[in-house]
Amino acid sequence: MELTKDKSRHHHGNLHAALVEAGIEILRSSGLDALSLRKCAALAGVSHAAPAHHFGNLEGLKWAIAEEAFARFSEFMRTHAAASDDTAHGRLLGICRGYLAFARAEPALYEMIFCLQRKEPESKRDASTSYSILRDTCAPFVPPGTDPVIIETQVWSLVHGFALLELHGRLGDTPPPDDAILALLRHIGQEPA
Amino acid sequence: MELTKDKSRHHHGNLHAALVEAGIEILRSSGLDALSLRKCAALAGVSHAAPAHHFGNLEGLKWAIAEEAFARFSEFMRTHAAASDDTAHGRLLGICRGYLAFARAEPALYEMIFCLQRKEPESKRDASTSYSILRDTCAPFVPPGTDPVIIETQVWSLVHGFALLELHGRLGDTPPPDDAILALLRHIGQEPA
DNA sequence: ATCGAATCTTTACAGTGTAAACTTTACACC
DNA sequence: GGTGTAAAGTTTACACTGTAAAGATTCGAT
Repeated sequence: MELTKDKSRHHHGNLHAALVEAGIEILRSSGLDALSLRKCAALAGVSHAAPAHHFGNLEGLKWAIAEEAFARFSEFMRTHAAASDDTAHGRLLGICRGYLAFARAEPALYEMIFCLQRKEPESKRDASTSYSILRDTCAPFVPPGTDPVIIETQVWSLVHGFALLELHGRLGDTPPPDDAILALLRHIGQEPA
Repeated sequence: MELTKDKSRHHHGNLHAALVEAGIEILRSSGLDALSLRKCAALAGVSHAAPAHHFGNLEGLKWAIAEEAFARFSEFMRTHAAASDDTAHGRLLGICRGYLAFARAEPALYEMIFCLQRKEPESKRDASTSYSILRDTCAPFVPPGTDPVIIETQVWSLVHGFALLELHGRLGDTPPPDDAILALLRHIGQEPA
């Protein structure tokens, strides 16, 4: 993937991908606040107004970056799930560990992805592949006749909250280990007594 | 609380509080992205560079706003806790409902508070009164001889994640009801079988 | 009353997003 | 092969941001 274009040519050829790549690079090296249209443009070797033709505005670029980041995120979760016990609970813990590992490995990407405010009502969480992973992994724990979204949201909320609290420094220097927090999922889906 | 100062006088008299109040006002009406030093200064009837003398930079102002917001947040939780069953579980559900209610009532304040990145290592979560509420309410569920932080972090992560997912539109148009998510806390602190 | 410190204003500068007009290139069509 | 049209990038411009520096004003203690 070439970041900077050949200055002799007026057209870049693959500016969309190059700008997304530049954005990810900036996020990694300098964090979310440092991400700007102009820096991405500069890193791609293009004028500062060029991104507007591809993404409209900054939020458009962010969503484009998020799309790419989501793909890597899903892959991350899948890999970690495969490294766990091949039981329903093992897989559940696996994707949760993968979720948390991604948040630590790519904090800026993670924040980028999940702190983007959805505007379009066509959010359809079900469509994304990362949500499919969650859905499939949670399926064995869904009590018959109940909405699977409940279990899914419980799991997602727990790991998402934990990841963000740690990321934002709210858990002090030594946060509890992942498995201690994930232990709350031991009784997931269990009927009320 | 007077927001705009008497222009005849050079000194404001209570600029610190006025700027915090202005910030909260802007957060409420226009959201987190709209918060700026210059707008706060304008709303307080003061030159745009005045805030620097009180808060240093934008992050300083944000932390000052957060301090005030935390106070209201604690009060919110306490009120909701009082409206619940006077049992350990009732109180736990109460503060969780209060937590979520605050996030919905004051979304910008909530995001402001919890998405501020802590820089100083002297974070000491234990010091804040809102964390004390959490700690006290969780105490009955802490298994003897274990670190209370684990239970506290489980509860906090769950509600925090749920609040943010909903706030950021990740749960679609009809998120699950609070109590369905909080049902995960039914077996909180229960020893592993 | 005066001196120093706190408070606020003015001025200035670099960086940001974004809109508009313009230039260059690619591509389909005759 | 020209040609016209749309796409892709550039240039210019503007309003807004944070922040630093220097000057003006006021407060307060001595």
